[in-house]
Amino acid sequence: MAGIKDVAAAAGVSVATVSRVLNAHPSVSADAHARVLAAVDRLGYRPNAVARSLRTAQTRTLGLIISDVMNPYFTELARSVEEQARALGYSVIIGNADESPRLQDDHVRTLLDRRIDGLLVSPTDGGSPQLLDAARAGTPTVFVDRWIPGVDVPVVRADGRAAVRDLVAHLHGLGHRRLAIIAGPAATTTGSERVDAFRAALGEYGLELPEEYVGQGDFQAESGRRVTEAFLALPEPPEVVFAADNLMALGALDAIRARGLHLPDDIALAAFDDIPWFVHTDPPVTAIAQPTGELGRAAVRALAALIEGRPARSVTLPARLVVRRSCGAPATAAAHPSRPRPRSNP
Amino acid sequence: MAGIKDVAAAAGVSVATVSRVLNAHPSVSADAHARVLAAVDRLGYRPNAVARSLRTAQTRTLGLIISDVMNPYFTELARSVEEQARALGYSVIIGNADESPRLQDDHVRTLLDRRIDGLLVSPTDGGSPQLLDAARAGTPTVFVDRWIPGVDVPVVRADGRAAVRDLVAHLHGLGHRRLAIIAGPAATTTGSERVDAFRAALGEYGLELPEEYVGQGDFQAESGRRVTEAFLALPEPPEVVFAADNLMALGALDAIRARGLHLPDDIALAAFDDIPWFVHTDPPVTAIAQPTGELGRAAVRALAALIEGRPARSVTLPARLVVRRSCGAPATAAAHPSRPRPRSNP
DNA sequence: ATCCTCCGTGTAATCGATTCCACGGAGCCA
DNA sequence: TGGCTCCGTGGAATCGATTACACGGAGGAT
Repeated sequence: MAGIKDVAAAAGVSVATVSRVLNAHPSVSADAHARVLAAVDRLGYRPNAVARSLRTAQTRTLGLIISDVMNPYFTELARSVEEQARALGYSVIIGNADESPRLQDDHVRTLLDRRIDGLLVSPTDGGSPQLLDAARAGTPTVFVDRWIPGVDVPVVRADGRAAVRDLVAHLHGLGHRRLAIIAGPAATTTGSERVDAFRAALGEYGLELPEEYVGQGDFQAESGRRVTEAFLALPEPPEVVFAADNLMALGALDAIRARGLHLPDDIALAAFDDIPWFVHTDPPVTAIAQPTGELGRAAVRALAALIEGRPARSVTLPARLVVRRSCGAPATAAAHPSRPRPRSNP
Repeated sequence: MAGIKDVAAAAGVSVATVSRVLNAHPSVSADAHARVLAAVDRLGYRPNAVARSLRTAQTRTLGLIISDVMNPYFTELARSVEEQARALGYSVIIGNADESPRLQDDHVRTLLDRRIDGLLVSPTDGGSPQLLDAARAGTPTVFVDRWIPGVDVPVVRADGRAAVRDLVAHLHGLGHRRLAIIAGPAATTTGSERVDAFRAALGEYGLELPEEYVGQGDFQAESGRRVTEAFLALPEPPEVVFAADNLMALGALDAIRARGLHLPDDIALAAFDDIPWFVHTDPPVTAIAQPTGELGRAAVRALAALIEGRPARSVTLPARLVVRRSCGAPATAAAHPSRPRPRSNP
């Protein structure tokens, strides 16, 4: 493969001049400029990014560590991150932590070895050593979706409090009084926050969130099923199940169906994280939608700022309630102005 | 950050010796070995992969170009690829082509600039120039899921012919005679193959596949909806719609519901590509399941072989039919004793 | 005792770019 | 005309590893 030396020889200039042309350095004569370009073209020369990285100490590569790639929410996040990174001239190496702190640390280590310019993480737990070291050592880092309290790193996330309040209002308006939640792991910020928001919102209506209405899940479908089964086996089962993420909602859906129960008449279901599939289930599932794409883009922008020495601030975007039919709302209430209205015929 | 020179100084040896220890070269005395390890540990030294790559001309990085990351099938593929690559000591840079040849070429170019060791591609079209160049220039390349005819590159994919035949048998057994298909883009191998397999299978039952029962989709949900609407508007609509991928099946599902029709009584639906969600729709969707995880792993193994100079052969794995309720099978028929034989009772 | 062979080690070249510095020439001003 | 400032250019150092080659010393064979 042709190197910069070959180009220099072919153009009759030094490697320094070739490099200048390639990097748009101003002091190059028009003549030399043209000859270099011609030589580059003729040889099909492409600069070796590895060599460039060694010299400049920049790889123009971002590391993205995702808790669970198979979760559609994170898939969408990853997609928007990759897109925005590409737009800014960065490539992305993705690591799937699978909700395992060990795997997460493993990824941090290889990414650091590869001298990525920055790290984008939705941390799996509260304090995996490698990650903390990296952040403290000054590796440009941004947390997305979840974060680790006490670590001074910009956080890009959605605030679901208002949407959860809207959800509770919606449920209360429909006459529901016994509301239960399937929580995520307490070690994750999203795990605990959503329960807090839910409890606070219930409080505004003078409603309690009894212990037995808080099920402990792990953001995976199976745990949603298990918890829901337990709910249904209660002497006084809840009227509504609110799942703290989409996969657990799925498990809940299964458990409900397996019992022969019907949504929304026998029990209501709502979920945190809206995903395309919720439109296609029967009935469509009421959910709290995060601005996932914008979250990914904002995270990359913040990270790029950090990398390029500009200041980066945390970003919190509002989530919003998307009412569908799984809680018993009249179909027409689902209206969201810019979205197609679901059919109203039964 | 500490470099190899610092380690050498700290251990009182030369950089060559440090390098030998790090690379498990045999001729190092036990004493030196121990001192180097101690120094590495003390300084928290981690070798710079960029420098190493420059010297060795190996990045231990794979490029993965996916047609559409948001498609659960490809998400799962990407996940298994990343997993297997990690197991073999490779990192993966993912590029999302979004079914666009231009974007695909763009990714090929940046990946090549980064001197990735090998390329894993599910090609978006029949002949994007960069990709062909790369393959011909000797970049280790493996096609996965889709391939480009005439290019001499190992292909790892699933063969759906037998499963499609099983599906048609299943449908025929249920009394269906008017079967339609939503095809993928003809430019992709998977687009045309599935139609061919379907037509061939129909032929075995003396059934035709009339022109108006072949809808042209693009592997996206919206096209599935559009095509299905056209099917339903036909003077004699089909009794079964077979979608050539999961997203188009989703669109079909929507179109069917929008018409107020009911699965499986009014019309039957089946899909190529099984995904977790098909279990959770109502009714669960009968689908042809690819061994996606195994596909991803096999592809990485083949690519690693190519990279390491070993020969790599193409791999074709069988897909299998997973009967659920969307075509009218009794619910209990969904069980599969490893390879379910479609029921013969009507 | 002499020579040969290994073994452990260090010196220095190398990978392919970027970039500091020096240098010659042209243009400008006094 | 002499001196100064730019401008375009090239030589060479540099990034941080790997590795070919050389070398001194120990041990074995003759």
